[in-house]
Amino acid sequence: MRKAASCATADMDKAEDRRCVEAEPTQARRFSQARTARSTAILEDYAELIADLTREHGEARTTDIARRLGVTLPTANKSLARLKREGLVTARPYRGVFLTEAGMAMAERVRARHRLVVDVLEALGVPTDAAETDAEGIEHYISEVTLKAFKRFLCRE
Amino acid sequence: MRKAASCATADMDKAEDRRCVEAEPTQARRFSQARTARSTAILEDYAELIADLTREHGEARTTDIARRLGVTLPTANKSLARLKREGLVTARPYRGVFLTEAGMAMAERVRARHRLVVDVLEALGVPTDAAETDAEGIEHYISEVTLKAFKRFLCRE
DNA sequence: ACATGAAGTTAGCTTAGGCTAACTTAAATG
DNA sequence: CATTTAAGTTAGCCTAAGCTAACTTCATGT
Ligand SMILES: [Mn+2]
Ligand SMILES: [Mn+2]
Ligand SMILES: [Mn+2]
Ligand SMILES: [Mn+2]
Repeated sequence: MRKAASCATADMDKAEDRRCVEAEPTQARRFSQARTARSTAILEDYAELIADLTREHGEARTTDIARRLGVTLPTANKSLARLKREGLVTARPYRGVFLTEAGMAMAERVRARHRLVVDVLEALGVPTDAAETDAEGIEHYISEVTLKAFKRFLCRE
Repeated sequence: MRKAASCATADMDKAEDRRCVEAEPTQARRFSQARTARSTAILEDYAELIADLTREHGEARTTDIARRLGVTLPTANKSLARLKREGLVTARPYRGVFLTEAGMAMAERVRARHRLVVDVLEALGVPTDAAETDAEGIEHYISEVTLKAFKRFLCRE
């Protein structure tokens, strides 16, 4: 067996030891939360994109979704199957894809976060294109608290 | 076949049509970049964590890595296999895990970004715990340009 | 009306990252 | 030194998300 592997190697005091032991579950919770966010990121991107396409073209076709995402048609098709399964969209074969109530709600939330993240990045001096690109990843990891802070920051600035 | 699916549905002018057609590859590139970042996010977390553990305990054991990440031992083991394969770590069986030069370089980069993201979030009014949690996801999607902007922002603030 | 080509679907492969169960190895402790 | 227990490994399962190839269905233009 191995030497209890807390923080202390030899000369560290109990206080630091306790601090490290406390840190473990905290950090685990943070990583775990990031993993959860990662697992819904794609759903969010699809929901947002379907809303955009519907707004722009009056409908969201699988081909257009795939082209905008930069993936192949079968990939989009399979991901859309997941969105259906999770009750975010409906689709009649060979017709467009439609957001359900839940899907629209998600799209709205995501769209708002997307805009907010881009605005904050730009306010911080990030050029538009980089802001849009980075926001595409960042947007999925913004908690409510952070969202609020972003809003306050943009107001008072 | 279907009606060319650009932007224009009927009454939109050529200008808007062109704008949308241009938007497609741009947006595809953005999504694609986010996918790339997503695929290295885990490598980055492992590298950063191994560096932290080594600093704190003098070594990074697989068990400690797993516990801190909140995953099972076999999961950490398998992910570490990927890090080995990609030349980021070495490991002698039943001994600790060690960062290679490349691994240390990655850990340094990631650590710097992590701190910077947390600092920016806090400067924006996000409470510490939320800042740490959100940063754990956000950090993997920060481009060089954004990094620079963050640094400038923190300086002049 | 029908030929053709785009859109959509299906099947099947790959990699990644989770998990449990079962086993092996190493190390502390009686 | 033998036992016990923690650490590590291996095998095997699952889901998600990417791909290509091959097939089917639509719808348009001649
Ligand atoms: Mn996104
Ligand atoms: Mn977005
Ligand atoms: Mn992270
Ligand atoms: Mn980190």
